[in-house]
Parts: sequence; C-alpha cells; structure tokens
Amino acid sequence: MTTHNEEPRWLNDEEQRTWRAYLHATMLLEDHLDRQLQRDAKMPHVYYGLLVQLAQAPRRRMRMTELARHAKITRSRLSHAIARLEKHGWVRREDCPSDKRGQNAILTDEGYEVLEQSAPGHVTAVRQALFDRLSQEQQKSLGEIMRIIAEGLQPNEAGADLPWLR
Amino acid sequence: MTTHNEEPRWLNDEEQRTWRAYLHATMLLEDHLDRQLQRDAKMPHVYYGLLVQLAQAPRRRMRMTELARHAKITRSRLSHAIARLEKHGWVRREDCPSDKRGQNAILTDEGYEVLEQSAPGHVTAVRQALFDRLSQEQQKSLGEIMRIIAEGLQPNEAGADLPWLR
DNA sequence: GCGGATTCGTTGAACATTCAAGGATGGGGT
DNA sequence: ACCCCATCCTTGAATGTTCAACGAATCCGC
Repeated sequence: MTTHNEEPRWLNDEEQRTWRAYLHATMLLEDHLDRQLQRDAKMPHVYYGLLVQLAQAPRRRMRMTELARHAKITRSRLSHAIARLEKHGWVRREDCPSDKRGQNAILTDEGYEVLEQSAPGHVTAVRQALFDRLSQEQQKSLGEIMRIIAEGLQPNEAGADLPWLR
Repeated sequence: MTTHNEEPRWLNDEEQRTWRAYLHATMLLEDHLDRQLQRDAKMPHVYYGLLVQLAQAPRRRMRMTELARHAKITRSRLSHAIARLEKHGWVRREDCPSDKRGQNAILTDEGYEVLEQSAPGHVTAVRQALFDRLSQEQQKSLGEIMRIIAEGLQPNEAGADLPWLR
C-alpha cells in the first residue's frame, strides 16, 4: 500500500505555514472551549457536544452507536463518557426495546438544564473566537474546506462501499 | 465580566453547518494522524510535533518553557510528555548552564532517526487528507483563516499587554 | 544585600482516551 | 433448527491530559 523508499513531496514554505497555522489554531481553540466549558458547565467540550446531540434527538434519546457516529467518536469512548455523564445525573441509560443488545442514552431534565444555562456562554465563546473574526467570504470558505476534509476522512459514509463498486 | 440574562446571538443555519463541519473535520483529522503516527512512530501526534520542534532548533535542544510555547501546550503537559519521550530514549534532559532553574530538552540520535523514518509517511498522510483535496485558493484561504483564529486566542503574544494600554 | 513577587519546571491525583478483548444478541444461509 | 459471523456495547489496563500545589532560582525595587 504505502510505497516505501520513495522520497515524498515535502511541504513547501507556504504549505508549512498553513499547516502550522492549522495545528495552532485548532489546538488553541479546542483548549479554549474546553476550559470555558469546564468552568461553566463542569464538563469538557466533547461531553457537551454529546448532550447537544441528545437534546436535538427525537425524544432526547439516541442509540449508543448512532450517537457515537454523529459525534465522531469511538463506541468505547462513548461508553466511558456516558458512564461519567450518568454519574453526574445528566444522562441515563435505558435498554432498547427492539434490540436486546442495544442501549439508549437519554438526556435527563438536569442535563437539559445544564445545557440551557451554559449554551449562551458557549455560543458567545464560539462567536468571539471564530465568527466575529471572519468575513462572510471566509466563513463560507471555511465551511467548504472543512466539509471537504471531513468527507475525505469519513470511513465510508452512506452510499459508498457498495459491493459492485469494488 | 460575562453579561448574564442577555440572550446571545445564536448561530444561524449556515453558521451551524460551518461550525459542525469544523468540529468534525478537526476531530477526524487529529484522530487520523494520531493513529497513523501511533502505528508508524509509536507516539501520538503532539509528541511527534515536539520532536520536530527540537529537530529544527539550533543545537537540537530547547528550553522547556520555550518548547511549550512553540507547541502551544502547557508546561505541565510538556513535562509529562518529555518524561515519556525520555523513557523511549528519543529525548534527554540537561541542566541549563545559565539558569539553574532551567532544563533543556535535547533530541537524541535515536529520536532523530525515528523522525527521519516516519516523516515521509506523515507528510504523505497530511497531503492526502488536506492539501491534495484543496485548490490553491482554498489553501491560501485556510492559511489566512487559521492565522486569524490563532491570533485571537494567543494569550497576549509579544507587544500586547503593555501596561500603558490598560 | 533584603525581601517579596515572579518564573522555571515538576509532581501526584483526578480525569479522559485508546486499545484489545470479550459477552450477548441478532441475522442469514443451509 | 443450527452454525457462523456480524453488530452492540462494555470492560480494564495502559497511556495521555489537566489542575492545583510546590520548591528552587531569579528578578526587581528599595
């Protein structure tokens, strides 16, 4: 698969600057939001994202695997995360009626409240760090670019991996 | 500081899509590179970045605080990281001659070798995931955007925080 | 020089993530 | 019915990160 011994195309100066800027910006932003949420909602950013997903789901509940897929994390990570959120009383589990293997993660009222209280601060933080600093053009561009990157790394989202295409 | 009770400007549809794309893309890419490097270089992406910094530094060494600043991580995190890299024999520590509090992190020959061997695969991974998928325009745009974000989150890089500006 | 504030780097505990393994159920073919 | 394999989710151990606290050395104003 990976050709060895072949000298790769190194990054040129401009590419290096771009890559560095990417790494710095993403790292700083993630840290920033983690701290903001740890302070205001007592949980890291990823956990907050899980609650948001649940809040938007039909009956404020979601199958574990589906939640993991939406949040782009492994099922293992989700299991641990939900365990902790459950300890805090923000989420509870329930057996899935139709599939005895399945579990539903359910947002509790307490969880919803935490979300309600911390959402404004969080949106503000995101605006201040990101949207307020970018022009309309740049926002549009950012969206397109990020969608392209995500698509390229998606482990075969719906429609791909059809047997007759191999 | 944070105004309470004030309804924030929520994200509109387009902004939400952009933000989501950002979160997904950055998460997927970081995971992807972490796995790639864990496989090929036996270390996570951040640790690899530390070795790169050291390799580019004057005598392949750097003061801990400076290294932390360049890598955008806390000194604590760096301390732990260097401890581990030291165990692997890729880095060693040395007292700083001019400041008895200081430590230099030094890239060993073994460390340099690991870097040499894994760099090609890493660059290829970055290209495949990012640069190969973006037009020149988009690359330029991405660089600009990321620099803006990073600047906004920099905890007062040189020149700011001047007393007479408070 | 003195003394207080600051910087340097580390430490340990709590928390988070990854990885490999495993138990249980479901689905499909025969 | 049966078997085999896939999927669902969890678990524990190893690893990585955060946070608060700390000792040592340096800096700065007097």
